[in-house]
Amino acid sequence: MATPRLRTRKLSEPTIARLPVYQRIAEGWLARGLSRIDSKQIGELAGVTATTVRRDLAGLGSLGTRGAGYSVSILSERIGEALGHDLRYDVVVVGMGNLGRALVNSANFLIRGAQLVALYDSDPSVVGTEIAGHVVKSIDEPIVPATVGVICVPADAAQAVSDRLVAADIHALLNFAPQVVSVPLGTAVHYVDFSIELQILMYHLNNGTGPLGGGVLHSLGIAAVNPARVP
Amino acid sequence: MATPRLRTRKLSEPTIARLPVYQRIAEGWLARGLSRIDSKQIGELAGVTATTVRRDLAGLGSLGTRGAGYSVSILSERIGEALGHDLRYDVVVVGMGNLGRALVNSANFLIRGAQLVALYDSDPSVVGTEIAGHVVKSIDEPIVPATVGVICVPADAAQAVSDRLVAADIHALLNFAPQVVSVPLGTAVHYVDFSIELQILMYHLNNGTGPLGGGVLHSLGIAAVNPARVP
DNA sequence: GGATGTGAAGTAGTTCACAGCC
DNA sequence: GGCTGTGAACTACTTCACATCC
Repeated sequence: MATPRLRTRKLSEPTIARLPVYQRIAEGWLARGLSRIDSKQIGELAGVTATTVRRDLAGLGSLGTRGAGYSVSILSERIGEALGHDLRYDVVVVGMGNLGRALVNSANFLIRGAQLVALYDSDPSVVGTEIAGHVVKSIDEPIVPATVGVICVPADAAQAVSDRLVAADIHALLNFAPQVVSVPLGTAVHYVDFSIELQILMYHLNNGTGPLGGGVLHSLGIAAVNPARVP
Repeated sequence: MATPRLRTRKLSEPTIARLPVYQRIAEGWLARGLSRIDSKQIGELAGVTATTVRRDLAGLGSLGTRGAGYSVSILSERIGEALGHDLRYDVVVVGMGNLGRALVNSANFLIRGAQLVALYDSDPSVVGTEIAGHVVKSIDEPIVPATVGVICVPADAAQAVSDRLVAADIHALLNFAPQVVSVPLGTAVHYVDFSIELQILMYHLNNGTGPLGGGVLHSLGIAAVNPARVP
């Protein structure tokens, strides 16, 4: 295996999930022309405590200024480096139904180094059409080399697609199908399941639990419960 | 505040995120005609240890059989009860772009008690059209009463939509816009951000970290790294 | 003065190891 | 025999409190 890039000290799992959120917040302030932010403000927007924010950011090195908070541009940049945004990687998407189309047409999906290289579908009426600048290939054609495979097919086809992607030497899968798939050791599968999101949200609503009295802080689903209105 | 429904002992945050995954696995086995599963098998598919599975499930009461594992039908049912699937709730979706359409047309989004009651958009050419059996209303019309509001609009419109939903007394938001929004105390916001998913997946790939040697276990994004091939 | 960065303390979650039961 | 369910040990994460520096 190639030496993993040592970008920073090792970051904890919860920290990694929060960093992209802090970055989003920093970008939002930058877009509104604000130049500095402090840990308390980030915490309120992200739904975590100011101490947690400082600890997370301290893991990236000393990027704040005592007494004056953080520069939003430096913050955004340093988080980007820590998460490896400067690395380029290729993405293939399988399944050009509503969701697949929504993803590849979304301005927000393919950013930060992600590059779309091919689209696949099994429907003959879709194969050959052009979507987001790519001619859709048949799933029976060879899978082009890529780093990440995105699965947007119905549940009953997810395992077969997963197998094909793994066979094509793709070892990072983002699975939008409501189906748990089996992959060999060494392949990472990340699941995104909308109905699970709804379920978690409803659980907290029904039980009135969660940090900060009603909110949810959850992984990629971060929930801010009482963000102060930003200036 | 009304008494929260005491369905079980309180479940921990990580447990709540994993239960829907176990349920998915149980349903998959049920669909294939298998009737029993053990904690080791669930763990391999979900990307967690067998002990974690047993602890999570023990929180729902004694639903396994010593020496013989769990009945997949009982498992699915009990998890459903614990998460409150028998409760009905109403959902409104704002933003009928690619993603909004994908969601409301997805078989998998609205299940387990979720009921779509209204769709909104700001584009005059979309307002009045029918999508998924609902006539799209203008965002300027009053928001109908609902429990959950789903935000599928561009980032720059997310805060305004959030404000409108909160003003309409909706206190649970599922936000697909790549934008952190401010809400009053007592409102839960759950974020789903595709590019953040990709970022987290890439971080683990670049660093070779994660449980079980390369995999990712993450919240709703659970990642199974080495699930054994199921029978 | 004011906010960061960090040892120390506290809390929560996971894993171990095994008793209990089918 | 085999797998669940759980006290006990361990690990990880968060929060407190404050020294540090701009």
